[in-house]
Amino acid sequence: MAGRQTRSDIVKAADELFYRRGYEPTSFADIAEKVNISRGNFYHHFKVKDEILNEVIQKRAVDRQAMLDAWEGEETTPAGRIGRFIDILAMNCDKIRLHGCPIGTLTSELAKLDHPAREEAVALFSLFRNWLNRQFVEMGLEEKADRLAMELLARSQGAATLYNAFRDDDFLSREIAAMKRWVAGVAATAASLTKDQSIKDLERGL
Amino acid sequence: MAGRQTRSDIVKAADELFYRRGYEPTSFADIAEKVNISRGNFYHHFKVKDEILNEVIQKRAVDRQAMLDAWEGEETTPAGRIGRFIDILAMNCDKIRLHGCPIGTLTSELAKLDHPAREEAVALFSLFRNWLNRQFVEMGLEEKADRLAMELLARSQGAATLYNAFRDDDFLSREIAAMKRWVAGVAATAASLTKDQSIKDLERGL
DNA sequence: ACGCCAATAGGACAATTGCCCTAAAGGAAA
DNA sequence: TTTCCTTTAGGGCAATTGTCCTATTGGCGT
Repeated sequence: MAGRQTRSDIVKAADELFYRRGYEPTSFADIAEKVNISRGNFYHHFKVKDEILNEVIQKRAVDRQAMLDAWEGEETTPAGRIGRFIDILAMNCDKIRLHGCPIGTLTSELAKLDHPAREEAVALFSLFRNWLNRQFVEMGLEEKADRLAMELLARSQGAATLYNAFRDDDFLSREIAAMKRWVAGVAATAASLTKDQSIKDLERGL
Repeated sequence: MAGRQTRSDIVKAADELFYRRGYEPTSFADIAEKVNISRGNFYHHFKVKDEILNEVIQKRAVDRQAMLDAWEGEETTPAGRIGRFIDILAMNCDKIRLHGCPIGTLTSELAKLDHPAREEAVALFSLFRNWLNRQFVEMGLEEKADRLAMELLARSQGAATLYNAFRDDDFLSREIAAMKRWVAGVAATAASLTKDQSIKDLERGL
């Protein structure tokens, strides 16, 4: 049963290496060396490279989902939860500086390779997209929620890409601050909208 | 002297392949096959792979600069010129859908590879950054110009990344429209600011 | 016509790639 | 202890990688 441990060690090491160097440039040998096992042992757990990629993507999905779930317990308002999403950029800035966004860069690479797992990688984006969507819905912005989610997702991607390129801390801080102001603004208009709606509801005798 | 032609053929083919598949996954053989020359001939023109990369980056810089210069002649206002920049997304949407932004994805890849040419790739970003900067300065927004340039650059990068992931035409259209509205807003406030300034100048007797 | 160098071809190099095989070790169930 | 299957090791496969070498061709200047 120690095999399970080895298997998850492999996935963990591959996850890190795929992030730092990219999927294609990372070889079996690189991963095996990092986990300190033989290539033969490696092959016993994963017959083809694509298998590892799928497992890595699945692991990333689980990790991200756990993070989102945790925020749900720690923050009481949708705006607060969205704030946590924006904070990812600040909390992981050292890694983003060197290797970019783990989801964005993987998706781009797989798109170029025309790799079948591309859609699974996009699903990682969808995780955040749908989660953000729900936060905006909870604000009372059902009809705009998905568009707002995509807008914020895009902005954070842009910030990550340019921070990775220019490595300018001031730029990143400004983008984070701007996104937070944007969320506050959205939340404020949402609040006034629902207030208007409840007034209208009252007038209509609901 | 036909060698010059061959050399530029190589660079052109490499440019395309580096964009479509990425730098690392593209081999000498791939390029040579595309240009229809032997590996020996290839080696005569480029001793190491990095050399081609540098030349490709330089070619991209020249191409982009030519494009920017052309806009300068075709559009009379800074806002109009910035509009042309935003239009890149619409004009190249088929390629972006499949391979992302040529500059953003190359920069990300080279960052992961810790490649010395990374900074040259970032210079491609700087080309646009400085050009946008100049447009905003021309609007009369000297002090904010670089920040506005970075903001727009980031937004277009985010749009490209998410369009490449989700391939949602509506999203791209919305982002383009939003960016254009944003530019119009910036231009409007700039105009009112300079008006205020000229009034103040008048009052001060300038 | 001759000489010279750029241009091209094609083969070969060691190293590395993803992948596969066989054999030994380990550990739980009988 | 014996049995059996999982886990591990390590060698080896053909194919591909970037790089290099030598030999032939081709065109321009003299």
